[in-house]
Amino acid sequence: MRYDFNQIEKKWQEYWAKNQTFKAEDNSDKPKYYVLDMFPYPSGAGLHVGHPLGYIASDIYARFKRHKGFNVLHPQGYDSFGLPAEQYAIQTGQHPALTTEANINRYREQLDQIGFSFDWSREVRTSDPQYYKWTQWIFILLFKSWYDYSADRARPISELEDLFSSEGNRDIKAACDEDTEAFSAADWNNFSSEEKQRILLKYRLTYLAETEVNWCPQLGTVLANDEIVNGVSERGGYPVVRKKMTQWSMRISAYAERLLQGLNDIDWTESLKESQRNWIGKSVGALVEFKVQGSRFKVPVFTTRPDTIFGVTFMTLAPEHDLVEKITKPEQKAQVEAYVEASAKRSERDRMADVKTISGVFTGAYAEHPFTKEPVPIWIGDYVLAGYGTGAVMAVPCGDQRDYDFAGHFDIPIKNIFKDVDISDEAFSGKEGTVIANSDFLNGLEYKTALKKAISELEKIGQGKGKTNYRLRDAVFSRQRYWGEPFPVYYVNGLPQMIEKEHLPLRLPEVEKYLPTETGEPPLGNAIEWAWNTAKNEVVHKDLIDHNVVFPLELNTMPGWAGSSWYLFRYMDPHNEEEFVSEAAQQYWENVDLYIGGSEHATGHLLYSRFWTKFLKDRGFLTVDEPFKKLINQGMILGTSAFVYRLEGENKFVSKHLIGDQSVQPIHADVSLVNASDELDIEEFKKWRPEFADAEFVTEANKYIVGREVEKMSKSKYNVVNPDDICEDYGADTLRMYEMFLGPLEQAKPWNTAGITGVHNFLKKLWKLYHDEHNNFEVKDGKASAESLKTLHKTIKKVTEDIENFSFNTSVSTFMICVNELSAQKCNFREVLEPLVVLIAPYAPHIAEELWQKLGHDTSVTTAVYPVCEEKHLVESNKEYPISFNGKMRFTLELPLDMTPQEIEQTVMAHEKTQQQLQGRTPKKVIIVPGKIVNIVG
RNA sequence: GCUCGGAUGGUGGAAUUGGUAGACACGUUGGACUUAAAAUCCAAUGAACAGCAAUGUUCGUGCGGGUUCAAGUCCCGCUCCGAGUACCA
Repeated sequence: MRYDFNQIEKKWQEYWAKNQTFKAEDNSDKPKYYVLDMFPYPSGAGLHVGHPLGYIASDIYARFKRHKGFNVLHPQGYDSFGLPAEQYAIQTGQHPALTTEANINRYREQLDQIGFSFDWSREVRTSDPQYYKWTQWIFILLFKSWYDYSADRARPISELEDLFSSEGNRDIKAACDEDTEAFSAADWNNFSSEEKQRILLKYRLTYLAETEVNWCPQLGTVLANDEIVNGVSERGGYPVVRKKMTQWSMRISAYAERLLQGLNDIDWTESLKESQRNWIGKSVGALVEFKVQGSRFKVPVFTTRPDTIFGVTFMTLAPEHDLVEKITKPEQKAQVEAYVEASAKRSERDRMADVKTISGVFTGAYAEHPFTKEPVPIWIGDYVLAGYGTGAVMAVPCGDQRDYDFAGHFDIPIKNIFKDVDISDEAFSGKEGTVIANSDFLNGLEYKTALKKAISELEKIGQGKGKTNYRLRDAVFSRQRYWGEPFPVYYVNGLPQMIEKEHLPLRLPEVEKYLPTETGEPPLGNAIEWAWNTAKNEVVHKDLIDHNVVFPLELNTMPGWAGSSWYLFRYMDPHNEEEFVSEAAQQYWENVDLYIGGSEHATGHLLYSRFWTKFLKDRGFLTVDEPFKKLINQGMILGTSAFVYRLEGENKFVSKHLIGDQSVQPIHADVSLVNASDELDIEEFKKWRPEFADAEFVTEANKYIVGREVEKMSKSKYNVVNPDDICEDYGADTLRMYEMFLGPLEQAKPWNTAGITGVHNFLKKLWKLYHDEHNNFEVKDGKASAESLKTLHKTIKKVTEDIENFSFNTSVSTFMICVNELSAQKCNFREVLEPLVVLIAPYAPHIAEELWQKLGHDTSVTTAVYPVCEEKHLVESNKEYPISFNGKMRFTLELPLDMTPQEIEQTVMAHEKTQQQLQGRTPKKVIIVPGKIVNIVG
């Protein structure tokens, strides 16, 4: 029987499904291991060869761990809420649930075909009410929590209410809105219920707040920064304006410090941790208050360099700053208003991208320097961001290049406060060793001392204090979309109320149109059955809203990251109807041991899920502080696009090498129409698109040669390679090994099917090892040669090391070498071939199962014990020493390993080739590293 | 700009603590089998030069320096490419 991969693979995929081979046990004496892939969004395009790369790697690792005696949890599911399905619904009217279902089925088919060892009994979908019930529950828990900085953890909001009624809020160190006003216990107790609710909202970990958003009136929706190109929407090209909207936000900033510190304890790549550190953006400095002259206003600013306070020559406020309109002098008013309006039209990204243009307007107002009492002109400028710090800066042009440029542009004086530093060309931003001058009580002090002194002096006069600032902003949690989790929220007098846990899930209502309503409300505004009856605790018709018993429900939905921030825990206990995960299940599985996915989630998903994990732990629902212990980013697989060249203005295509200096237009051709030698299938190409049916072709040697270019794999570039075809032609085992063979997991690499035959041939050779020339299975009992045992054991050693280092590409090579050697040795002893099956099973599970069965086993190879390398088979008595002269290898010499350096030197020096090389010279020095090298110098 | 990666034959890529650069595979070339093709098997294959040949010499890991008996690997200074991030006070 020849290697019939199609039949073998189908057989074992059915076997695994039927026997639930990969079902993880909930109660086990074995140690646990949790391997997870990043949550896939089931897109309509299906899988291309780039998607499974990480899945194959994690699958190999999961299978390896099973062989090593672990109880492995390796689940899969779908992040099934999302925009594309909604977009499709808007265009076609097809319910997103139907589209999503169809896409999931297609994904599942493709995944099954590759032979992954997923425990499908634990599958979850974020759009399933039984799943999002718990997403809603977590949202409610966040609403009912506040962050206590003294205890450094989240606590129930009821405890905060108790504190308020006994001591007010003055001494409570809590994460809250900037504008929270102080009150006493007596005040609190006198507040109305509504007043209390409003105050509590400033403390809750999820809260309603006015947020500036990119509003696109035509699309009726808010756009993310990257959905805006050149100030207009990417889709449709409609204008976008900055607008304030009331939205749900997550108080992730409360966790900034813990999210930063937690990075030290997890095994992620340095680059990924670095992006999170940058994103959190901690800076230590001071908050300084400047009084506005002739008014009661104060301008607080954040600075990392309070030591340069005597270098302040002006201040700059963000155009959106609240004080702008209050302090602007009448004579400047027109100019300021025009500037504010102009910058409101520019998107945040535009403003930030345009670094070169310096713009700003003087307000006419002056602040007073806290120490010198000198007047400091107040400007506004859009290089100051409203969202960072206090939205205002004290400008020190001698020490900050942006301030320097601004001062230069508007002829504002620049005061040098650095000793022996020339600032005539540019600002000086050095810190260490800098000595301050021209600065009253800071004169002669070095940076660090000056910094402390400045802060303590500011504290003395009550105009400043040390402060740590974070760039990390609270995350907006509302989306004006249909296809997402509904908020379990209704409104009484405009104040949000939570639906009780026992009435969850609050199901997504049916709507007729998936677009925003005519009045600009989110799509849920189209729902008719969308009001909450507080007596019956159920959703009712919205005409019944009486603001007495029946209240309006929230119209926004949750963002994509809601469901994916906690899904790893649901897999531990996916069918639990009482809890999002049981205590026992979570304590057993803890968290994810190995997480594999793309680096595009560096600051989104990976930060949010760390936040939710820490929060759930604070509230006693988890025992772990971090969701993912070890994380690996797989590199992107790129496509190799093919180009045909059409003569300008003609329907005539010229083969690549015949273009010369003719003017041609390169057009993407579908890569499936091109063979491995870059030759185009002209007939198929003509059929591919009607406009090419009558095209003419200028060929070279009767062939049309296409041009090639490596680009991102995408439908529009016609360079997508589908795993289904590969599985059909070569088998899943070949696909799995080839994807690993392409190169290091973490590196981006172009997909090129050319090399796949090498891997396929390898599997055929492997098959042959177990069969005689007539393809009859033949494996002998008895003693294998020492040589074969050595081949086996060095393979065990290398492959084990490779898996542990996630260096899967080199283990494929190692298998090839092993099979080449065993074939040459004509080895077909069970003693060698049986362990080899187990060794290769994680990589090529189907062929391994088949061979394992043929070897006489009646259970799956999945849990067969992984072979252990016995060093005794690897002991060498000789070493082929490279003999170098002045560092250049000239010949090799086989010598016993137990030879002393002296003996080696004698033998080498006596060798005729040595004498030939030396040509009578006497070497100055002979370097001998036993077991490694001999180098003769001179 | 900043941060993090990367650069090795015609191609994808190997090379453990500095110790035989180019493993393995693709491709190419030649050969065997075949009426022929496919499949399969065998051999050669970094470049240049010399030689009928075995072989030998020189050059070679983005560029320029350095350390060392010895550098793809370590140090200093650049160039280019990729990813992330962006006026963060």
